[in-house]
Amino acid sequence: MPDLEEHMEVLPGKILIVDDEPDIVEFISYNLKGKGYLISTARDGIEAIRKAKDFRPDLILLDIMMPNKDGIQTIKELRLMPEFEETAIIFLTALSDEKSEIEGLKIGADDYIAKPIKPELLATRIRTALRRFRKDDDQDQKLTFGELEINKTKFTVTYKGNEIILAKKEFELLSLLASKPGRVFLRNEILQRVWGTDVIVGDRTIDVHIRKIRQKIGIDLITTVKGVGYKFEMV
Amino acid sequence: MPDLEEHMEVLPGKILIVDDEPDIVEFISYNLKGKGYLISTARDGIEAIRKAKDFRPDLILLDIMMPNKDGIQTIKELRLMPEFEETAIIFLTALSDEKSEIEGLKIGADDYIAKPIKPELLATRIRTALRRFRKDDDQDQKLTFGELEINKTKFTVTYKGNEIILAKKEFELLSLLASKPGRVFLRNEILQRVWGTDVIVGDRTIDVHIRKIRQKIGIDLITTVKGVGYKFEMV
DNA sequence: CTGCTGCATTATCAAATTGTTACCAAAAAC
DNA sequence: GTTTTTGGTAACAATTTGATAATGCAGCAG
Repeated sequence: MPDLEEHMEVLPGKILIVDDEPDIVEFISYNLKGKGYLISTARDGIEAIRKAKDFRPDLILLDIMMPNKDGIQTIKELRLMPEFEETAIIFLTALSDEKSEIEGLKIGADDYIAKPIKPELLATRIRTALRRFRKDDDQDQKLTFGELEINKTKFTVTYKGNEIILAKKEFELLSLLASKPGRVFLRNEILQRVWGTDVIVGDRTIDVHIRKIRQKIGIDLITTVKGVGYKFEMV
Repeated sequence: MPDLEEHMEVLPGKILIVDDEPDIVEFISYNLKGKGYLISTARDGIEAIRKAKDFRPDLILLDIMMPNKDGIQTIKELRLMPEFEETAIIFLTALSDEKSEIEGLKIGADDYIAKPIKPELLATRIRTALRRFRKDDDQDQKLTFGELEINKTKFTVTYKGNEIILAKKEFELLSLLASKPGRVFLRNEILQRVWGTDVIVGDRTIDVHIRKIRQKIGIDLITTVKGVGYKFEMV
């Protein structure tokens, strides 16, 4: 298995794993412990609620099919309690279990993962779920790259302490590219995500905006991938 | 209808709709845009392949009966190209069209939906299909061989830590060969999978690209099998 | 209402890069 | 030794992007 440790940011979290199959619990538990999470486990819905109360997990991995109290019922009860209103819950489901999935989302699961479980996928989803709940705190949402800061709340960009005034489209474009540094965004995708799906604009529009951004910031943070798109990259 | 909107933004996806009837395209398109998907459309198989190449959809809704190039033929060609090996494809079929359905599934469709299309059913199937193929949006898609790394998300190749800039075709060609290390790709096959079936290029074109790749990387990762084709191999 | 002002878009052309072909030499196959 | 196939090189064609300026438009002050 590839070693992904280096990518782990330091945001540990407490995770409660609920499944009636000991093998699965053990498997997931082993995997997540290795990534620095604190783990607690439960066999069924009743135990899950009891443990959740004093473990206070940040996230719960919840099997749907369980004895005693199934996942659907469990999540309903959890969501009723204020202390679990903001707890991330991810369902574990068998592939065929489509009806339950929909039911689960309606009720308040944040995501679900199909069995058999792939560790990498699991890790990614967990990170995503945890992150989603953390950033609710109404602080400024900002992206920082060394000397560059993009503040999405204030709508400003500063580079080496100087504030740079970007027009709306320029700002949105830069924000998009910077949201996934290194990743190449296809021109087409940029169009849809910045301009919207219904707007039709000419070919050169993106270029011109890119050029203005480059010019205003001064250094080239945006790399052209000819025939493909653009990507944001600190040098 | 239950309101699931809040969950949709978390699972964005790019969908290509292919049908020769504008009304159907419009109808589906309208429905899916409302759910937060990015949409592109095509009228026939040829356009579909072209658009797919630069839109890189996560899922393709493909009508079977179309002028120019029908759905069966289209899916065959798409599945040949490495970048669409893992793309979800759902057939749109007329109710009576049972033979095509079976054919389609055999060839590599993931699901099919009978016309007339019911939005709710469509939405559910799409979610299911996307989930099955869902790539880690946070994790780069990459191929690694010792000191060589091909990063499809960033569109970069690094060898011993140095970034090597490959042009689009070079990158695609290398990606194809590297997707199955050791396996020999026939020249013909390479043409079809990198250039597509409709493009006609001369005999020497492949050679030249191979040569450029070898030159840029520095060492010979690509082995010539004379009279047959090429294969990728770490020494 | 009129005339600013700044932004978004388009048009146009130049420049750079990429993709393809032609041609011949070298290598391998027969 | 002859034929076939591929490599090397350079030229050419095609595509893509950059630069610049101009247009149109919305908001706004007077």
